[in-house]
Amino acid sequence: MRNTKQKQIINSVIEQLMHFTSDDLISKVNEIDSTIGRATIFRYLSELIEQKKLQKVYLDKKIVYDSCVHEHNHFVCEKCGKIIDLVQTQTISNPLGLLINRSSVTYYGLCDDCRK
Amino acid sequence: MRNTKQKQIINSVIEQLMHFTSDDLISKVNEIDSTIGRATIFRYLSELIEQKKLQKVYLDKKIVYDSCVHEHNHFVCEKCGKIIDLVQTQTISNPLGLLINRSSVTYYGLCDDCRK
DNA sequence: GTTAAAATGATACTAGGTCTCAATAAGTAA
DNA sequence: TTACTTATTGAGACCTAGTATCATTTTAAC
Repeated sequence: MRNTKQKQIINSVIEQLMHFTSDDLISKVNEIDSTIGRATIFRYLSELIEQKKLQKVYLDKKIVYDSCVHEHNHFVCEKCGKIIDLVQTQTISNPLGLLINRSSVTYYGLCDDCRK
Repeated sequence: MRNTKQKQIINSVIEQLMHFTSDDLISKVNEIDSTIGRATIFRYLSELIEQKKLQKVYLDKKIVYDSCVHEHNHFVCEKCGKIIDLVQTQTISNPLGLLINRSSVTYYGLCDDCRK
C-alpha cells in the first residue's frame, strides 16, 4: 500500500471528524484539493474499513463512517440528526439525558444450517 | 385511498413473503402483471410502511422489508444470508442454534439538546 | 535514472429509490 | 348509467451512495 498525497489529505480530513457521510468527506477533501476524484475517496474508504480503521454504520436515514471502531452502540437524535457513540456503561442507563424511543438490533453470525 | 388492481396484486405477493428486498417484490409482481411499474410498487411500499403494515430493515449488505412489524431483533446469517426474526425470549439465549459473531445496535430518540 | 506495479481520475454503470407529469381509473353524485 | 372529480398509475428523468473499467500517472525499489 503506497503512501500518496491523496491518502494524506483524506487522512487529515478524517482525523477532524468523528462521524461523517461520504459526501461530507468528499466536499472537505475537495476544498483542500479539488482534483481528488470520488473514486479515489471511496476506494480509500473501503481500504480503511478492511483494515478496521473505520467502521461503516447503516442508519435508517443515512450511512455514516465512524472513526470509533471498537464495538459500541449508536444513538441517533430524530430531531437534529446528531449521532452519539454509546460505550458499554452508557448504554441504557442514560447518563447523557437521551430519550430513547425505539431501537434496532441486528445480530450477525451463522445460522444452525450453516454451522453444520 | 383507492383499491386498485395493482395494490391487490402487490398485496397478494407480499402475503407470501416474510422478508423481501424491493427487487424480490418487483420481479414477483411483474411475473403476475408485467405492466405494473416500479414507481407504483415503491409508492405502495412507502404507504404500507407509513401505515405500519410493513417495516423496512437496514442490514449491512442489503435492505429488506419485513411483514413482522412489532418490535423485534434480527439475526442475519453471514453465510447463507437467511434472516431470522428474534422475538424477546429468543434474543440472546440462543434456542435456535445461532452462532452470533457481532451485533449492531442503534437507538433512536431525542438528545439532551432537542428535549429542551 | 529505470522500471514494474500500484494508485489515480474520468467516466460509465449499479442498486435502491424519489419526482414529475400526462394519461387512466376509481368511486361518488346525479 | 353516465358524468365528473380526484386519486392513482407508468414512463422516464433524476438522485444517493457507491463500484467497475481503463488509460494515464506516481511511487518506491533497484
